[in-house]
Amino acid sequence: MSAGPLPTIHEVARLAGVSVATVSKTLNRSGKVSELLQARVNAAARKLGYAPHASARSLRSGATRILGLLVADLANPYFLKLVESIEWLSSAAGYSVILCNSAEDPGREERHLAMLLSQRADGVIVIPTRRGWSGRQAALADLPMPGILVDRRIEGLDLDSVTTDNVALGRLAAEHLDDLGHRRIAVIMGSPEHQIARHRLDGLRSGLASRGITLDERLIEKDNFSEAAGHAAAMRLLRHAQRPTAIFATNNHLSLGLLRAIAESGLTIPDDLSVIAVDEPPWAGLVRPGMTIVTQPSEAIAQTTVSTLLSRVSEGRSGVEGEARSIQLQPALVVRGSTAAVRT
Amino acid sequence: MSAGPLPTIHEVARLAGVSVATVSKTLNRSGKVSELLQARVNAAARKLGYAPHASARSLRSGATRILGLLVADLANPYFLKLVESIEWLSSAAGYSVILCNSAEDPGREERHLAMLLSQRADGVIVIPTRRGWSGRQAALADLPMPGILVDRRIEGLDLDSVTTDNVALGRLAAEHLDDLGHRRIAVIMGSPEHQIARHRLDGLRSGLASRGITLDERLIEKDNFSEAAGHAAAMRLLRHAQRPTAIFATNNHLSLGLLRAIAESGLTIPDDLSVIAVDEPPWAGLVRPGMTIVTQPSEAIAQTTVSTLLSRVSEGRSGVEGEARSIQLQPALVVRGSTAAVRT
DNA sequence: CTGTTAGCGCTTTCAC
DNA sequence: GTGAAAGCGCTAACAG
Repeated sequence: MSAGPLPTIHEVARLAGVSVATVSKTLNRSGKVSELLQARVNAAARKLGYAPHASARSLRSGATRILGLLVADLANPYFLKLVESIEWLSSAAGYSVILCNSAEDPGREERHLAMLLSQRADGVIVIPTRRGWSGRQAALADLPMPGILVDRRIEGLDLDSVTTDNVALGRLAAEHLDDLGHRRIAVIMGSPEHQIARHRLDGLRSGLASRGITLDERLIEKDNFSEAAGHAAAMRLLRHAQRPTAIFATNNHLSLGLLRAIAESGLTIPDDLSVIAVDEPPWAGLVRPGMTIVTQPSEAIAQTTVSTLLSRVSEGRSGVEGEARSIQLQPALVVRGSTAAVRT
Repeated sequence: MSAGPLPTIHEVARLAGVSVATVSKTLNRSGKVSELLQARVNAAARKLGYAPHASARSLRSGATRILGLLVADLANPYFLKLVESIEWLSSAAGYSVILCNSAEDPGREERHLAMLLSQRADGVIVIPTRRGWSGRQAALADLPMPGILVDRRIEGLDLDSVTTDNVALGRLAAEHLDDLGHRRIAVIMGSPEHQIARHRLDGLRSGLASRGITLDERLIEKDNFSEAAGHAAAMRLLRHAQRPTAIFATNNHLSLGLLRAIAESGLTIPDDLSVIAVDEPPWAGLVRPGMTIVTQPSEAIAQTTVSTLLSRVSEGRSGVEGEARSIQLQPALVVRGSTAAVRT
């Protein structure tokens, strides 16, 4: 908050006694410049505290080295982990990240997308909001820059995407619970309209079915994905005439609500009931004797996302309708103490 | 990922049958343009899907409408809340946010700062890393755009800042614990070199002193601020010959470690000991019967930060050494069940 | 190797 | 009210 206007490439050139072209070539390591002049240019640039003007550079070169990251819900620890990894990887690759939180609001999402377009981000990473996409797919499909969907897909939109195999995730939970002998299995699934929730439930159901077990449809709690909804659903389940022996909560908010309900009810995990959740939130360590979870490979998802997007970026607009890649990564089961063999 | 090059202002002008100047004036509501032409311009712009090129605009106008947000530790729920609020407020004010996570690494922080300078962000919000600032204050002081420090101050740096009154915070905890009759009070303070930790401890100590109580220095656990450190410190305290009757953990990571240690030890809150923490992490609801906390006013801090910064931005470079404002906001005590009267 | 020069797309005087 | 024209700082041909 002190110095006047910033030095431009011209002042560096003057101080170094060379032309602006030489400065540009030196600083960008493009074209040939003699050692001597390079040294003089670098010295001059350092002395003046020269920082190239990104806007000017972008205007001329057509690339901003900015990535847009549009997140449906920053408050979800799983998405936060994704954001951290993506920011890390992008910055390692020389890209800055404009972070936008749509907070599950399609209106905000749309405005943010327009802004990223104006900024001419080189690529856009989107964890889309759950609702509001019907009829709005064009907003993404018509984007002039490469875009990629993470975690959630949008029906009817042909765009690169990186997601977890959510059917496999449900199946993993099913097999684990069956191995422990559970039969009265409840699910807090969130909204039945949401694809991911459906896939996880389908996986659970089919996993159980392949072991000859039928999921009791009355033990499937449907509502939204909030912590409050998870808590309410859990309360209903815990008061059931025949309380379930195991509960599967399909996302972080829901499982937090579930755990709170159990704590309030004074029940003990896993003696009174088993709990299996998705993802590893920071508070997993508070559950004694440890949370059994099905994890999504967030690290790998972030890596795949960034590298896929950046490869599209360097392909240039050329990817001429090269059909969309949709990559699915596999979840893993982590068995800890919150699930136990059912009481006989 | 379909259309070719984006339309420029010239194509809008041609389609509307006006000059580029008229388009610019219309779209920016600057200067006078007749209703008729405005309508034609807007129609043409919509038809072409015109989105002004932010780089070109910035280059010309000298403002980017971008704010840099440099965060020391995204994984801390308190900072995350700050980030969410800041992003929200900024975008409401028409600014985009470039998010940078330094992850407590001064090297990353420095590179990010250089990048924000190159991007010519209109202003920079910094939650600085804990270490590595000695001798590097110039990096911030010499920034050509307004900057503001949040949550943490940097010694010897005269820059706007918005922080919590951490001495008051410690005092709040002291008074509450004294009211409940606690005398053997332990503190998990984090690093003693860190100003915030010292202030909170000082507040606790002086708050107790003013009630005639002396803080037992042997019950002050010093280390770093990680969850692991919190856990280890808690374990030492719980094994103490005379176990403390209350423990004060001074940040989110530390209190998570503390709670985990208590859970593992099979102790009950608040029967076996009282716990008071800082901030409200998402998992606070898991602690029965509720967590007693001292909260920082994150909402107000975010608001003050953004409005102070934006007012500096509009002042222009003019603020000519207008001395730095350092704003302190007051914490609040929220009493719930994790603290109780000491057993007599 | 090095320098000159023509814009990138936009805003902003300044004439009309 | 409206338009013509001059750059903002930089890169990329192109000449030397």
